[in-house]
Amino acid sequence: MQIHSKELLYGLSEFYKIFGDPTRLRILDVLLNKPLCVNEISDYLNVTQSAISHQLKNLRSSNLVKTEKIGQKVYYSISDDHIKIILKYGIEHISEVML
Amino acid sequence: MQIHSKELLYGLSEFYKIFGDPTRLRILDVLLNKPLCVNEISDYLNVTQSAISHQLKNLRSSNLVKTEKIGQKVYYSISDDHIKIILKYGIEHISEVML
DNA sequence: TGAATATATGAACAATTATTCATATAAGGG
DNA sequence: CCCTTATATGAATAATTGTTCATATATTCA
Repeated sequence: MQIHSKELLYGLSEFYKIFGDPTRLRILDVLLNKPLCVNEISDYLNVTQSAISHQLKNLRSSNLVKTEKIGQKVYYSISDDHIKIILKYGIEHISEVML
Repeated sequence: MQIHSKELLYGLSEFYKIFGDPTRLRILDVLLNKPLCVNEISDYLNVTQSAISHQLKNLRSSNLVKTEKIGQKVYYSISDDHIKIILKYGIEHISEVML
């Protein structure tokens, strides 16, 4: 398991960067429970619809979340288990460090 | 497994941010093989000693790497398995996305 | 002690980025 | 068809960050 190409290196870097923002982490956190549409996320987190939408775009273009359109609503959810595992171990790591 | 406090949220955010830079990822990558001192890393990666030292400081203050001083050299290594797992799944995720 | 080696640090600059505000697009319901 | 709801987007601003350059600190050895 090694970073063997420039493409992988820059892809990885962009990928992890997406986890490095509190608003995006909060979005991922609420999506761990169940898929939600933009307005629901905005309401839950008390962050403007625009800010959420901008961040969802980032999350989506790095494949951390995926979408499903139902009627006029767009439901967002965590795209796969890699994301959940990375969150899990990050939380574990920080929880230990914080002790 | 949930982000239950502000402290955890900001800690996590800072933590993941550290993975989000190509130079730091390259450092972590070479440290996956074996502990190295600053100059060795600088030589392997062909990056100035100053840049490496600055980045090692970031890696260290977020507990991604730990140090051991031997003589006048300071050996850096990956601090624990959480870091390795997060790298592993990140690489897997990106490798899949890149196909 | 003095020179050489190893590492850290501080200031400065360029580049990136998160949010806000205003507005655009798009789809349903009446 | 209009009106409402849901979402996306673009520009602008403020804040953060990575590297460079110069220099400081610390340790070993002759």
